[in-house]
Formats: sequence, structure tokens, C-alpha cells
Amino acid sequence: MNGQRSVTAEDVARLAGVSRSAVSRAFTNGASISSETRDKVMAAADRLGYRVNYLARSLTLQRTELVALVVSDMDHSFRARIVDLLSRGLVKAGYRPFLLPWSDGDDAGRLIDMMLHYNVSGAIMTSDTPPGEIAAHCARHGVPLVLVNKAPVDAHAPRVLHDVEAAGRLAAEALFEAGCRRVAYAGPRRPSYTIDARRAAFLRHAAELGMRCRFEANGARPNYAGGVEAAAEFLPRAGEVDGVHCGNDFLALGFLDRIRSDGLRVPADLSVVGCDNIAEAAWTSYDLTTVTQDAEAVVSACLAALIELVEGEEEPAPTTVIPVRLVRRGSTSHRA
Amino acid sequence: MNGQRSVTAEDVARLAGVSRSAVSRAFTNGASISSETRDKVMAAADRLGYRVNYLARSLTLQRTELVALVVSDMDHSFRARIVDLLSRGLVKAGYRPFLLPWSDGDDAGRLIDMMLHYNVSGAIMTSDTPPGEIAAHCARHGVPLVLVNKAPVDAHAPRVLHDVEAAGRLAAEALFEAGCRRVAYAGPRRPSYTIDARRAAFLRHAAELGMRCRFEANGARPNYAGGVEAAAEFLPRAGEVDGVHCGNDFLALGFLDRIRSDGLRVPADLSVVGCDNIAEAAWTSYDLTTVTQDAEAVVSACLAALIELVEGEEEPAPTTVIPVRLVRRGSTSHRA
DNA sequence: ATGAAAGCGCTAACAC
DNA sequence: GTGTTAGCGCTTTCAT
Repeated sequence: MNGQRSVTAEDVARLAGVSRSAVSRAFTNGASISSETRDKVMAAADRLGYRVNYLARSLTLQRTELVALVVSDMDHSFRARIVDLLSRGLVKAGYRPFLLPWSDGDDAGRLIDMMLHYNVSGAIMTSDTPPGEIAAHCARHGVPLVLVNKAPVDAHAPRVLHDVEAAGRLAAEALFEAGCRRVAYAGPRRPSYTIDARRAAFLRHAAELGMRCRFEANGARPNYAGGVEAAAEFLPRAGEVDGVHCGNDFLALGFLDRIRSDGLRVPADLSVVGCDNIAEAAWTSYDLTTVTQDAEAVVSACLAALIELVEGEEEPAPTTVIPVRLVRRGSTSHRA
Repeated sequence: MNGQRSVTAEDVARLAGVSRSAVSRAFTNGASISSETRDKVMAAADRLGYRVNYLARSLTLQRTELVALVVSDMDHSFRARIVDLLSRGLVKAGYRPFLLPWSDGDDAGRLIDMMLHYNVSGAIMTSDTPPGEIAAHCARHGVPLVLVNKAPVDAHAPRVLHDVEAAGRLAAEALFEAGCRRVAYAGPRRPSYTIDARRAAFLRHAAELGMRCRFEANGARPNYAGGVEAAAEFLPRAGEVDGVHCGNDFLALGFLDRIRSDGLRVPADLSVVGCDNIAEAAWTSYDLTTVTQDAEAVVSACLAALIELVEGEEEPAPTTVIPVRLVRRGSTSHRA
């Protein structure tokens, strides 16, 4: 099935009546070649359907355009969005995204193997489950790596993350301004760098505003099901508080659904604030007040850092913090 | 930054005191080599951190493990799921997913260029916006291609799709069994192969069951916003019907939210059936009855077809239809 | 079982 | 500006 021998520069050269190198030059930006021969080459190439073999080229060039995209939890719509934006940005910048899915329990060694087998010129790691150990491998083997919303690692690798400190503060302020004075926090049991950092900031700022955090409720993972679980743990003590901050939006939505089916009204009985501003948060059934994480800004900073790392002279900033802002919706009461 | 010269088979050979070919053989499955020399090679390779350069290898082998994943609309969570499953499946099967994002208005030529530049050994196209024209290019250049949930194309390319006929029928039956007799259809204006085919099947089966379809309402795209738009168009005539089938779940959720905020109660006033069974459909706020499309089955059929195409002797089936089934939830009334 | 040598498709340094 | 030549890292006959 896969028969047809591919057409090579040699074939084109023969047809155009020039040398192999002329063909190469015709396809190399800024090579010294007369427009006349270039035209001849291009015509021949067109006729034969010739395409430069980038794999062969990368052999001589000692570099590829491949960039590994290490990603887990694609079912999280925020992550899917990031991957989408990243891959588009990479292509636009002349790179080719190479998808390396990561699952809990995978072998970090195999992952780094793949990167090296294919000689990727860089890698991007998003979501916090892939172990930091991978970063050390990348560093050792000279693979430029950028981390997105991930914990710092021992190895030197630039990171891009949204402003977790501000996010926690904004969540606390939003509850405060909604009139809340006694709050709680609902989060995942599974550790997550950004969620945990945000939680800490939230608790600190809540305390500063005089809103003591009465208790915390947990679900297993930072998704809808985790929110439902956290709500179940929360409900018996619901009367003690008037505001809740949830670890992320997915969790908040599950939390909302669960407490509502128990008869609690939002925001009358309780104000709720999430984080991420996923598309679903804006849906009428939820109308969730949340802290927005600007995916496009995160991605463009990430790409800038990677490109600087790969092509640039200077080191990119070790950490780029992307600003966040509050999106006020119906899940927090509006005080006059 | 990207300094370190990569270690080659030559280096390993020297350290192990053997020839280059011995090294190659040590890494080639089923090559004739004594376990003694293999051990020597492996030890040296380990010490140097040697990895076979697959790009160089592919030059001699005349084939790569690269598979292009042409994907658009990754913000659709169902698509993200498919991409996730596909990439994991490909990696497991020894292939490497190469992500080629597609946006409306992109140039099909550039896309095929990339595939050829990198000598991909196959391609998978999901979602129906990328033009069928790409398939013709693939065929002409001998790139094995599998289509997922896409319209048939002129070029010969195996397709995998869920059973649209059954899906339409199940939706009609679900409404009928919920007691509906006068129904409507809400869909996107933007054409979509699977959605359009499902609509046709739905209308036909509804008629057979004696439920005349009174009218159709449309939104622009098959997403939440499109559902809201369709609902706006629907509401003035809401009284004429007792059941609605929506083009897909995302659209159904927007539709639900919009009609509910107008005071309509589901399923008391109206039963609603979607299609896809996205995660959100199960959320308490929606509890949407829907036709489930088994993403895992779709993906494994797709991979099987691709692998058969690339490695196999026989042609895979031109079309693989994946069964669907109804998931009954709260958006349709239960009759005794 | 092993090494030498040729060649995969390409680019670049070197002569002219 | 153009052709010739060497070489990128690898696999694979072909001898031995």
C-alpha cells in the first residue's frame, strides 16, 4: 500500500538539468542562486511533487523543528484549550508539535527516551502530574524545557504560571465584598501545585480580611466528581459559613450541583467562587464567579520562553507570572 | 544553550571496542549478534547515554513512526477526548502522534506539505471541518489516511463513525417513549456530516412513529452558544411541541439553559434528547438523556484501520460503524 | 557473528 | 552562481 518511492532532490536536479545543490539552494532561504535556476528547479519540483525531506535535512542541520508537548489530563477542558493554543502557536512559529501523552504511573525514562530518539529541539510540560524528574533528564541531555503552571523543579527550566497569589487574594476579596465573613475552602486531596498555592494565598488573605476559614472540605480530584465529594463532606457543616472558595472551576461546578440538590441556594445562602474561568462556568445553570486565567497569555509567554531558549542568546526569565482578574457572576451576592 | 553534541553509534562502538554495525545490531530486534557483544554494547551505550536517532534510522528504513493527527475544534470536549485516546493508542502501538491543528480557512496544501516533509507513515483526520480535498492529496501521495466521523470523500480512505442512523432512531424512540407526539429539532446552521445525517434519521423515524416534526430551530454552531440561539428561535413556538432532539449535547445544554430561564420545565413541559454523551450531560443541572457515542470504541477501530493500512496486507473495511445506545436521564419523562 | 563499505536524502564548505 | 565533495547517524548487504 505504501509503495510509491518518494521523489528526491536528485530526481528534481535531473529533470531541471542542474546539480543537487542547486535544488537544495532553491529551497533554502537566502541561499545564493539565480532566480533563473530557481525557477527551473521550482518548475521541476512542482511537476514531480517534490517536498524537501525535513528528516534528512535535520540530520545535516543538527536540529529539528520538533517540540515535545507533554500533556496529561486532556479531559480537563482548560488543558485541551492550552494544548490547542500551544500547537497552533508552535506551527505558526515554524515548529512541529509532537504529542507525548502522560498518564499517572508512566515511566519517565520512556518519555525522555522518545524526546531524544526524535531529537526534539525543545519540550513543553503542562499540568502538574508528570514528575519533576523529567525536567532533570531534559537538563542533563540539553533539551530546552518550559513548564506551564507547574511546580518549580530542581533543574533549571523557565516556568510560566498564572498569578496564584493574586488569584487566592481575588477569591478572598470577592467573598468579602459579597458580604461573607465566615468562609470555607473546598479542594482536591490530590496535590496540585497551582491549586495548593492558591489555597494558601486564599487562606492568608481571608484571614487578613478578618474572615476566618472555618474548615475545609475535600474531594479526591480537582474535577466535577471531586466537587460533588467535597460538597458531601461540606454539607453537614454548611450552616457555619456563608462563602466558599473552590480549588478550580470544575470542582466548583460539582460542588454547586451537589449543594443545590440539598436545597442550598446560591448566592442567597452561600456565595461560591472558583478559579480558571472555564467555558462551563459562564453557562446559565452555574453563572459562577471565578478568577480568570488567561490561556492565550499563558501560551504566548510559554512560546516566547521556549523560542528564546532554543534560538535566542539570552536566558529567558526564570519565571513569568501571568496576571489574573476576577469575573463577577451570579454565584456571589452583590452588595450595594 | 543547545550545546552538547549528541552521542552517536560511533562513540558507543569505540568505547565498546566493536564496530558501528555491532551497535546497530544490538539495537535492532532479531539481528544476529552474540549476547556477549550485545552486553558490551549496552554497557557502553548506558554509560554514554546513547539513544538511537530515529530520524537517521528512518532515512535508511524508508519509513517513520510518525502519524499526523489532523484536528480542529479541540475546545469541543468530545474531540479532546478522542485526541487524547488516539495519541495514547498511537504511542502504545509504537507510533508517534504529530499534531496538525486545523483552523477554518487554513490552506490544505500547507497541511499536506507538512505530512510529506516529515514523511508521516499515516494520518488520522477527525472532525468534519478540514476539507475532503486533503484526502485526495493523501491518496495521491500514498499517505494512508483514516477518517473519524467524517463525510465520505472521493478518495479511497477508510472511515470510522458511530451509527448515525441508529442514533437518530434512538433519539426519536426516546421521545416517543417519553410520551411525546409533536416534536421539533434543534441544530446548527453550520453543516456537519454526522449531525446532518443524524437529523435525517431522526426526522424519518419520528415520522414513522407518527410524531410529525413541527419545525426546526437553528443556532450558528453546534456548541453551547448555538443551543442558546436555537432556543431563542424555538421559544415563540414552544407550545406546539412536547419533545425536542438537539444536534449534539453541547447544543442541547445551551438549549436547556435558555428555555429554562424562560420558565419552561424539563421534562414536564418538554422532553429533550441530545447526542454524544459528553461528561457535562451527566451533570446534575442538566441530567440530559442522550445517545452515547463510545469514544474508546471509535478510537480503537480507527487505530486498527490505520495499522492495517500501514502494516497489513489486506485492505481494512471501507467503513466501520460503531454501535450507539441510549442513556436515559431526567430530561425525558418516564412513562409508566 | 562480525567488520567494511555503500547508501538513505540532504546541506555546506570548497573550488571554480 | 554553480557543481563537486564530504558528511550528518544510521542500517544493511556483502565478505569473511
